[in-house]
Amino acid sequence: MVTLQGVTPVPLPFASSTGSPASPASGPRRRDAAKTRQLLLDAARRRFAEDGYAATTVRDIADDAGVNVALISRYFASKEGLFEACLKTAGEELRRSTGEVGLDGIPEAIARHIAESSAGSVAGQLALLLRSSGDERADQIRLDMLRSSAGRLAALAGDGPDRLLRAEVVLAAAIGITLLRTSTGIEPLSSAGVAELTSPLRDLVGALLGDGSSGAQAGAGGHHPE
Amino acid sequence: MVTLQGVTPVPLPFASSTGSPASPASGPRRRDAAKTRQLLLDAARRRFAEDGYAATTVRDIADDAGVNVALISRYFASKEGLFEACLKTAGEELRRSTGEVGLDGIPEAIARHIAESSAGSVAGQLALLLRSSGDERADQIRLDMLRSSAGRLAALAGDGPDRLLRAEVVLAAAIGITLLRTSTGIEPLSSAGVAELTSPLRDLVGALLGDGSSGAQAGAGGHHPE
DNA sequence: ACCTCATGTAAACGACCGTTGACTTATCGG
DNA sequence: CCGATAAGTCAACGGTCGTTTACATGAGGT
Repeated sequence: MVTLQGVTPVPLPFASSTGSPASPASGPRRRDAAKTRQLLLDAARRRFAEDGYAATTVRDIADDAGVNVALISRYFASKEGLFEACLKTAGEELRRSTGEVGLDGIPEAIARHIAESSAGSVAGQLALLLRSSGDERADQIRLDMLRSSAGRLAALAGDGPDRLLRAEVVLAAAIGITLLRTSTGIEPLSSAGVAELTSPLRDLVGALLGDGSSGAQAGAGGHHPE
Repeated sequence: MVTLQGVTPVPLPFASSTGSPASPASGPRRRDAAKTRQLLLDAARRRFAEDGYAATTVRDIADDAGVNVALISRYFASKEGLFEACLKTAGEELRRSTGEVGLDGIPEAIARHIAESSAGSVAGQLALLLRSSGDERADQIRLDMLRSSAGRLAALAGDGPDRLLRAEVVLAAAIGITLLRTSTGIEPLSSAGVAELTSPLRDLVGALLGDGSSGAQAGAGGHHPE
């Protein structure tokens, strides 16, 4: 057996090391509660987003993560606790990725989110927003996330007394597209890439939130800053 | 309230039982397989649309319908069979209600569907489109319904090579709004009536499917990229 | 009336679910 | 090196699920 030494000199309670490479050739996995926690979170978020809360079993999640089922109860107290943790981390990522762009960048940011949520492995934050667990706390977290996202969208739209309603329609469209892609596979929507999605989304956002001055033209919006 | 009458999916032994259709104080209910079937279908469609397939139990449906659980297996063979039957009837209603309007009428038709699906008791056809059961046949029915709806929408939009994609985006928006309303209750979207919904939907449909002449009066440049 | 069968009822079955407790094993401070 | 403790494993538990089976009963044809 090969044992690596000199790693993790300080025992961190939990360092969300999402950025760390997958390290597929780790072989005999060392005992690492933080890593196990993260593996469970990633697997759970994907399952919950794709199949919904009720259709997902804790054994599914544990198998995907490659850990024992009982560890879900240990680290997250319950399936509901795991779902709440998923919502929180998804909310953070969502806020981080959409908090820096202006109205002109929104369409492409949404398109990128949608496209990556299908192709990528994690993502699916948007789909999570529509997945209900029946738990009161989880539903409250979910509603807070939705309100926050809608509020930020509405803040970018200048005029109109119903700009919050319109922002929620934009949000609903984004979520609807994501769910339609992940759970039905209808074409050509499901295979559309960022470029193909950006065009209709630009029209959609422009028509709902644009005040006419922001101009729906962009084209050279440039690359997303990551 | 819902008027369930004139349903004859199976050869009725006697059609004269409609003399007193749904009198609530009818006391001992007469044995009527057709009526029982319809009660189950209505209850199931509502439950499936609101809570999703996996979160709905056959005992829930049977209790809502006021009939015995075993009758689900008798009349629909299984929970999956009941779900498929729900999809079929929902598809018929959806087609009937949107098959007579032109592009100009689409926004209000969608708004009406959405608003009634929240206030009314049945409806929810749109939400059903996003509920997956994991069953192959059901998913196929669902996909066919989606394709048909998207195709009819796209046929109303004249130009553009991506008009099918744009039609699917409109469909996704409508479904997303419905689910956001029924499963999160976010405001002001959830309480918006037909009138309030029609306005943003007109902009949305106009921007995605309109060719510029359909009266996109949003003030913003209604010109579409060519 | 009586037989027959469709309709509805009640109870149970096997399977799977989320969760728990006792047990094993690796890791580390002393 | 050696207990102490965290990290992980295993098997089982009560409960609920969808479904089936056996039974009761209303209703129409002859």
